[in-house]
Amino acid sequence: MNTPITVAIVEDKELIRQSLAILVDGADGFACQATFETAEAALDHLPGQCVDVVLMDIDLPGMNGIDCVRHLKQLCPTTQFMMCTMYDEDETVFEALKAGANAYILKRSPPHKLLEAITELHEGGSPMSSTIARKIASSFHISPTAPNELDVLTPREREILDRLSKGHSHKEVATELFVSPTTVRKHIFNIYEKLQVHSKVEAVNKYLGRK
Amino acid sequence: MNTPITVAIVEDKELIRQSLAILVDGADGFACQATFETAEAALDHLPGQCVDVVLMDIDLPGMNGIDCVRHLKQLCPTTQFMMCTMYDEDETVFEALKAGANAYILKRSPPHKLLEAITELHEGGSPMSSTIARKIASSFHISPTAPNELDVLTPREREILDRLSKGHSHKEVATELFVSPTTVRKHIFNIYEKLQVHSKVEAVNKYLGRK
DNA sequence: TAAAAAATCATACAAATGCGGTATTGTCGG
DNA sequence: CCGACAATACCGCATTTGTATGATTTTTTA
Repeated sequence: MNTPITVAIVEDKELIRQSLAILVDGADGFACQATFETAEAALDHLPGQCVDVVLMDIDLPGMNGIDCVRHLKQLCPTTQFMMCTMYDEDETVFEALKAGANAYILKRSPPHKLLEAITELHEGGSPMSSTIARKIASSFHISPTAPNELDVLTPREREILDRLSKGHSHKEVATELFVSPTTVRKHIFNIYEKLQVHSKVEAVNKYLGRK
Repeated sequence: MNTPITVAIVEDKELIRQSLAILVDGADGFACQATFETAEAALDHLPGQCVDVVLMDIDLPGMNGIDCVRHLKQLCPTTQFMMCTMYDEDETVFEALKAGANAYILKRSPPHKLLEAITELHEGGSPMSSTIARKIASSFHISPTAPNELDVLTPREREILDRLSKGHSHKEVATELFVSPTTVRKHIFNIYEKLQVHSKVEAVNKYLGRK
């Protein structure tokens, strides 16, 4: 281990922050370079000393950890972010990934797992607990249900729905398809009935497979 | 270990198939219940004896492992599928997940990791090597262009846009946020100006990063 | 070929929406 | 302290949209 992996910790709870710092600093090949109690503090000081890996708590007072990552990722593009949280809630996982985090682990993970994860993350991997990976994997095969729903639509209805999904209005679609606006509206109404929705946005969401 | 985890293996290469079978069968708490050389053979025989976990090679002669999973998942919804492959190619990972697989590991993984992965998969996790997880994580923040556009929005505007994206109307959003409908409309108007759009669907498309 | 489904068009009404202007309040940085 | 900005709110108007009812013509399919 010539050059240790430099780590920063953002965590508001004193006890956890200290524990993590000691764990990281005590291990071979790791160096805890900074700790912060808040997202704001991290945003202030981290850009100057971009570390290799940041352990980021999500539930912080003031700005939350996800928004913090979103900003830091811009300022330190090479830094890797690992979200550390107590719970594996659906929404936050995706939000964190979108924000630029590359790892997502639970605080209850055993210490050696944590260090292993830091190493993997630093080497270009994306360690995450398998329960969290499951959430992500599941988000991919939501499609087997969706296509069935669209099967009930006629080709013409799909054609119209497709244009609606591009943000076109009744009139525009009518012009494009050389039919009367009332016809288009009738089709849209039928689409709504079949998909059990009551607005364009809902219909388009179903069409594009995002619910 | 009262009831062992039942496993089936689909793999065309004799040597690998045998090795896996011996590994699984020899381990405590696992039972290799069947092995198949081809996807077709698996499709013929597996539905009758739905096992807990199927190790599926991707590169099979005839039908490939991904299509095989797609079909089997319909017939055995409770069975978990683990893709085993030599390489971690981009496309196949996503295809496999979409097809219904829940784990994706490399054949070069050490035996004990494989058994561990089978257990995790059976317990509802989604084990995957961290390099593969990285590919998936990356697919979430592929939107480096979109966030810039959304940066011009205020938090409140994003909040409102988020609710619009769920198909809520002016009034509904107003109720949810405890403000007047006219306020919401004003916000929406401002959003449209900033994003240079003229309708909900267009705004939502930009927000969700698909245009 | 007869029945079912799809595509077309019309009329009508209420609600939602898009667009414009104006104004008050609070916060924050310079 | 001031200016910029965000959030709040109102009014008004023209248009779009969601819903309903009804009808005609083509196409598909049983």
